[in-house]
This record gives sequence, structure tokens and C-alpha cells, in this order.
Amino acid sequence: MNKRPATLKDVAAAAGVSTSTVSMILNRRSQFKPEVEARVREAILALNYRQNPGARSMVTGLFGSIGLVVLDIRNPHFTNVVHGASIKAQAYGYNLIVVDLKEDISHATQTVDNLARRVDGLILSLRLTEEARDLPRELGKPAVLFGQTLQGHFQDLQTPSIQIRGREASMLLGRHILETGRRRIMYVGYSRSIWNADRVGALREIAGDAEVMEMSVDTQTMEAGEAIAASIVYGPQKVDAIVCYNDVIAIGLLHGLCDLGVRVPEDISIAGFDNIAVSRYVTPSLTTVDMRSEDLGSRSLERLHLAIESRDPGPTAVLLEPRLMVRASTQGSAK
Amino acid sequence: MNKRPATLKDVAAAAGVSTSTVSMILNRRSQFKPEVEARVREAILALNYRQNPGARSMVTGLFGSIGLVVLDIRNPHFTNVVHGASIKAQAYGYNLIVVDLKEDISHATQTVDNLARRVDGLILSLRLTEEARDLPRELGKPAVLFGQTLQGHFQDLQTPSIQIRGREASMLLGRHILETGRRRIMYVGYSRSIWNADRVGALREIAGDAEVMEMSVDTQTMEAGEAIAASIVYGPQKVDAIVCYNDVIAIGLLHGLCDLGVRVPEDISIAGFDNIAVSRYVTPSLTTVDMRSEDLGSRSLERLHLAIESRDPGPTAVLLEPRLMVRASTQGSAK
DNA sequence: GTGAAAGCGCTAACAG
DNA sequence: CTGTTAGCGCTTTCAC
Repeated sequence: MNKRPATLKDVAAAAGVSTSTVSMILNRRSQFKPEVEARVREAILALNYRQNPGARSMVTGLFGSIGLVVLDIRNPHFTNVVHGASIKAQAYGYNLIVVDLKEDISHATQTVDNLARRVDGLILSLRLTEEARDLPRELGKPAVLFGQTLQGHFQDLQTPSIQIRGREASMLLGRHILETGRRRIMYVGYSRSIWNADRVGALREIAGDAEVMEMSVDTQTMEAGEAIAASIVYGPQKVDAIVCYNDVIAIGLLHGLCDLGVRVPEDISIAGFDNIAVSRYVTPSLTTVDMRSEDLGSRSLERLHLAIESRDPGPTAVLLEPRLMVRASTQGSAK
Repeated sequence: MNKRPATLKDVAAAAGVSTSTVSMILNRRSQFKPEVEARVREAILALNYRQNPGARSMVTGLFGSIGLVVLDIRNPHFTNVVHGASIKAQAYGYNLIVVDLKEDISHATQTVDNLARRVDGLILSLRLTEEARDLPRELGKPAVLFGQTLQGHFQDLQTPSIQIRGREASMLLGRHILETGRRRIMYVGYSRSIWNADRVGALREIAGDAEVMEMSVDTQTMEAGEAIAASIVYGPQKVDAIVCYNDVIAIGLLHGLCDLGVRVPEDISIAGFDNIAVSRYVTPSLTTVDMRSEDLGSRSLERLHLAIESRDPGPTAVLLEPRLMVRASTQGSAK
């Protein structure tokens, strides 16, 4: 209808008061003559007035929004992070601006830089470039980093973080697999992730005399997992258990194995990380480690809220405990 | 570092020119003395200056962002819509602001209203309230609606839309199921969707002498699908095929059926809608109808871009054709 | 070509 | 308690 939305000035004029009166009534709770306030509210309704958040931001420096940068929204792990953050954002009254990098971190710095100027704070994946991770601090914007711990790295971050203990996750899973009598474990990694080394490293550490082999895929898709099945089955090395970088890859690989006539878990057992919803619904249901995706998102948002409100940041790192989810895909002993 | 980022004024001062000169150099390509331009660019670099998008928006009325409202980001269908839109947004240089309603459309109007003041255009699900759908038009903001056709409704929308032919989708699937000899079809709907009626209606239309029964769940999760399995298996009616509102529900239900010892597809065949990535990877792989999720997102963005740029809206409706994806879950004849 | 000045819509002192 | 006023950082006529 109105091509030009009503402004504060219009409301003030209509109510016969000054703009500052309207502004105060809208924002602070300072008392006004009931009569004046009523007139103002009436005018607001009549003109269908809405604050212009941009103009407001310019003077207050506040945006009422939080930016969340994820690596790949199609990965249910990140979707769950978004969901967790979104719930808390709603609770605190923030807008959540989700930006998907589509696994391409080469523009991460630019993305963060761009986003930082429109939000009160940022939630970033730990897997971004260091430059991108540090940018908020340089810009003086509150930020929270989320992701997995990384041995020898994220302990003394300059930015608060919510981290899931990655090596513990690997160990939980590794221990479980060893307990089922498997001795020839193939780790299928994701070449572009900084967490690969920790995953397989922790696995090796507790493997003892069991052998840990390694392969990797370079896209995080079920297709990639499926495609690698043949090289494992027909490869030179005998394998009786497979640990995948995440559930997405594991589900693809599981399917690929079944197509090749491999019995899971009898011939080869298989597991992933993340505990995405569908893992419980594939056949056999997939053993995995719950990486607390949703908690990662909600805790990050809460932590950021604190930093924005109370100015009480302190680059503390919260460590979340992974949870082993044993399901059919690793059930039963080998042989 | 600098708590206060450099402003245009700072750059102008450093370069010894006026703010308007800097602004012009930054935006338009109007020619300047190479010497002046060089000095300005140097100052920009030296001060690490970035435009303040908020201030710019206030005067130009442009935001460089597009808002996308989805019903449930955890549903891979919507994730794919986001992904499709995100790719095009990046191509056109827009920021994509994704807002997740978490299946609660009661605040849709408020969400849209709020978002509309921060973006150049909106992409909304057709499943929002009519009030929310119409709001952009009242606000004079370009918008594109996406989703499924709805018999007797979305033909003369006031807003451009990208629609997937829902009844055709049902018919494709129904026809396929009938061809496999099934005659007692259970439709498991999602009670909160406006598209339920079309789905089951179209199914009934082509069912002929086959019987179409109906049940429904009220959350769109695999858990809900799983939970309803028993009522179908132990219910009073014999069923030889199941069509679910979407793949998420179907995957849960498939799992539930298997747990109850039902053989799929021998005893009961099952199918869903959406063609989410994982459908191919469950066991048996799930027959579904590709609802062109990613195309819905990318086409919407393209259409919106047109409306924003060329001022060439026109409330046209683009109809996308669904694609039947026959997989193992409906393979083979009944009995 | 370049600068001066007038706002965009709003908030925040500061007066009255 | 309410109005006046001065900007927030940027773009954009309009003169020079």
C-alpha cells in the first residue's frame, strides 16, 4: 500500500508530540502522561508504524541480530547446530542470520567481515581459517567459536569457544570397536578437515596391536562414501571394521558395502561421528558418537549472549563430552 | 584493534579530498584524476576501511540481502531449498538471511514483517499464513513464494511463485504403485500441511477400484513415522502399500515396519515425497518423488533478483515438474 | 572533476 | 515529563 512506510516523524506529527517523545515511549520505560502515551500508541497503530531497524542500529550500534557461519548447511550436523542456536536466538530475541560457506573456506574472511558489520556478534565454526576466526576480535565484535577440540591448538584461543572433545570421541568409538574383537580397522577420513589427524591419531593410540589403516574422501557426501566402498572391499588390505569421518560418509559407505554383498556388521562393522537423526534409521542402524550438535549451537548462542549483554567474555573454552551411541552396525563380535 | 572502524570521513581526510569524492570513487565509475583515485585507494587500504552497509542502506534503501523463510531447517527438503538459493545468492552478490520457523507459523507475520525491513526481497514458503504471504506486497517489498501447487488456490496469487506440481507428483507415485499391483494403499499424511488434501486427493482420483486409506502424524520426524508403524501393521485394515507425506516420515516408518518383521516391499511397499539425499541410502532404498527442492530455492532467488533489479515482477507462477524416482521400496509386484 | 551541504530515520544528551 | 538539537556514516543533488 503505502510505498513509503510511516516514520517516527509522521507518528510524532500525528500525535502532536516530538519525535523524541515517541522514541522514548517506544524504547525506554520512562513514564509519560497516560494521555500522551495513549495518543502516541494510537498514532502508531493508525499509521501502521514500524521502527526502521537500520536507522536504529546506526545510532545505537546494536543490531538485534547474530550471525552464524556454517561450513555446509546440507550436513545435518550443521543443521542441528543451526537449530540449537535458532531456538536460543528466539528466546533472547535475536535474529539469527545463517550463512552457508558450502565447504569453501577460501572466502571465509570476507564473509565474516561482511557479516560482522550487520550483527551484534558472531558464531563461527572452528574449522574456518585462522584469519577468519580472529577477525571478530580485531573488529571488536563478540564471537564464539564452535567445533571440535584440536590437540595442541584450541586450548588458548583468544575467543570463547564451545568445543566437543574430539579425541575422546574417537577413543570411545575405538574402544568399543576393539571390544567387539575387531583388529583391522579402516579409518575413512575427510581430507579437508583439520580434525582428521585427531580422529585417526586417537584411534591409533588406543588400538594397541590392532591395525589402523587410512583412506579418505574429499567431499562430505553419501555418494563419496558409497564410491569408496569398492576400494575397501577389493583393496589389498583385509578390513573388519570401518570408522568414518562422519555419519554422512558412513551411511553412503554402508550402502556401498551392502551392494557389494558385504554383511554388516558380520563381515565388517562400521561407525561414524555426529549422530545425525537418520543414523538410527539406516539398516543396520549406525553406531556413532553423538557430537552434541544441537548443544553446540545453543551453548554458543548463550555464550555469545553473555558476551553481548554483560560484557563478560573471557576467552573461556567450554568442553562438551561426546556420547557413544552403540547400534547394530557394530554389534556382535568379529569372525 | 581499532575499536572504532575507519569511516568515509577518515578516508577523505587522509586522502585530502571530500567525502563525496571517496563515495563516488567507491560506488560509481565516474572518472577521476588517476592521481586522486590512487591517493584515495591508498588511504582506504591504509585505514583498512570498509563501507558501513547500514548507513548505506539508510540512504539508498538497498540492503544487498535477501530473506528466506523456511518452515523447518532440519527437514532436508528445506535445507536443499536453502542450498539452491544460497548458490544463486552468492552468484548475484546477495547476502542470504535464513530464518527458520521451526514449523511454528503462528509468528510468521511478525517474522516476515521484521525481516522485510532488513532485506531487498523475500523468499517465503507458500505454507505460511495468508497474512504473512501478503505482507511483502503491502510493504512494497519484492517477494517470491515457493512450494507446492494447491488445487483451487495458488493459481492467481498476487505474488510471483515457484511451484512444484503437487497433484502430478501424487499421481506419478500413485500410478506407479498401482502398476505394481497394490490395491490397498495407506496414505500417511502430515496433519499440519495444507498440501495433505491434494496429496491424498490426487491419489484417490487415480486409484480406481484400489482402496486409499488415511492416517496422519503431527510432527514431521522419523520418530513420528516409526511410531505409527504398529498402528498400520496391527490395525484393522490390510495394507499393501504406504505413501507418506514426505521422505522423512517414510524413512521412519520404513524402519518401524522392518522392526515389526514386515518385509518391504514384499509385504508392503512404501514411498515418500521430496527425494532427500538419504532416501537412496536406506534399506530398501526409498521410492520417492523428486520435488525439486534445490531448484525451488535457486529459481526463487533468480526470480526475486529479477523483481529487485529490473522491476519486472508480474505475479507469474512457474510450475516445476516433479520426477518419480523408483527404487527398491516399491519394486516388484504384490502377493 | 570535486566539494559543500542536505538529509535517510532514529536516538540521546541537554534544555526547558 | 517533553521538546530541541546534534549527529550515526553514507549518498546525492547542486554549485563551483
